[in-house]
Amino acid sequence: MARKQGSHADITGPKVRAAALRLIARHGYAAVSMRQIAAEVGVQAGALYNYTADKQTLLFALMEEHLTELLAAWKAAEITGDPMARLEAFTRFHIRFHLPRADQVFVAYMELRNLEPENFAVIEGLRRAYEGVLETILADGTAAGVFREADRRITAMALIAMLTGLSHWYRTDGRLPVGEIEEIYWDLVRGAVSA
Amino acid sequence: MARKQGSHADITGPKVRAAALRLIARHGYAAVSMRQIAAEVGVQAGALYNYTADKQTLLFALMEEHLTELLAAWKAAEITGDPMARLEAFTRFHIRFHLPRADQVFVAYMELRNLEPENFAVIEGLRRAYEGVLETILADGTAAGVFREADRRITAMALIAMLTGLSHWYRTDGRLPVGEIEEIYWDLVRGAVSA
DNA sequence: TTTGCAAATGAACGCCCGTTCAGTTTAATG
DNA sequence: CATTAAACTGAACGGGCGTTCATTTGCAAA
Repeated sequence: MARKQGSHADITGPKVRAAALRLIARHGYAAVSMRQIAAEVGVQAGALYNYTADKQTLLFALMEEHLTELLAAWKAAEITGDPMARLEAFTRFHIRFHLPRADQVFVAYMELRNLEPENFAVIEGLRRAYEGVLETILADGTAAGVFREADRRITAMALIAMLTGLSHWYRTDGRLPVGEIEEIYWDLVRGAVSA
Repeated sequence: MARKQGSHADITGPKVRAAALRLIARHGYAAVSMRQIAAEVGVQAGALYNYTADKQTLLFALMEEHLTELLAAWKAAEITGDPMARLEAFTRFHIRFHLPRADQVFVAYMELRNLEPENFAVIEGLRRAYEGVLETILADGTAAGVFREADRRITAMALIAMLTGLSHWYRTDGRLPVGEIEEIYWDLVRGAVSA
């Protein structure tokens, strides 16, 4: 009974990615089978191959989409100003972008080792680009004398680890609303780098 | 040809855990088979069951050993003094303990979702205990007025995420020696919380 | 030298895996 | 209404999985 009512590619395609994201975030890429994903969508396993070449490509698509959206969102934000203002904007942007995307963050960080080399290289490149955004802000701030002298690369990695770690444990129904979380993290970031 | 020369339980047991740790850190629990672990050790898969009840117990043992050692090492360090000194000691201790244990850190953080509920609860408890160490230091420092007023739990999680993130990317053959890394991170931590 | 037993083998168990594909169903096109 | 092609089914493929266990091996104790 193929082609049920309202069951077109335009709908099934996103449903496949959504189901894969949910399941992989919860159980891990290797632990999730194509049959489980198909069941979540409501089709047979074979139907998935209308929407992805194979399981690996599905994982890659999830990660690439997440990082591409991240970079596009940053670009769209058009952040300008002095380094301190840009660092604050970056901090708040990072939190606001990542907090509602816990599954994506989980997958993008935990499943790197399950990417085949060529796919890994692409994802790594996108991540580096995002890290570069922060590194540039830090460099400008150090040059302007508002940030302490410190290794840029390490500082950027440390700050991103701190900010992203939030997504690993924050629950939207937690005791603190996002706004307050943002303040706390901005205080930490500012203190960490201020001259 | 069982019982080859020099192939006793005292030797094979640790070899099984070492092989499992290496492989799971690189490929993930679900992606590593008992046969692969056995091959790394140089035995058949069945022989592994002389050293672990099952695959799940093997994973749990790796994580529990890591966290127990961590807590024991902290206790053995017998850190005392004012809150600022204790925070510095904690920061340096954390880095020195975790950096040479990249595989353990990876497994302990990435494979939580593959633990069965009872095992998860135990590991979670050990992690909470370690986080509690930092939370206490932060509370004392805030009370003493040397640290800014800030949510203790969130600050602790943020700092630990920052410090542990280091283990995810630092390579012992990197451009900076551990000593310098320690300084950089201590600067970041101190700045983040100082009043 | 014999014996006991820890240690490991290797085959077997049922099960699930990713992927393919011929065939079936259905909505849209002319 | 007939035709086309997209969407999906369901069975099959070879292979790997975790785990069990009767059997074999070889060291150490008697």
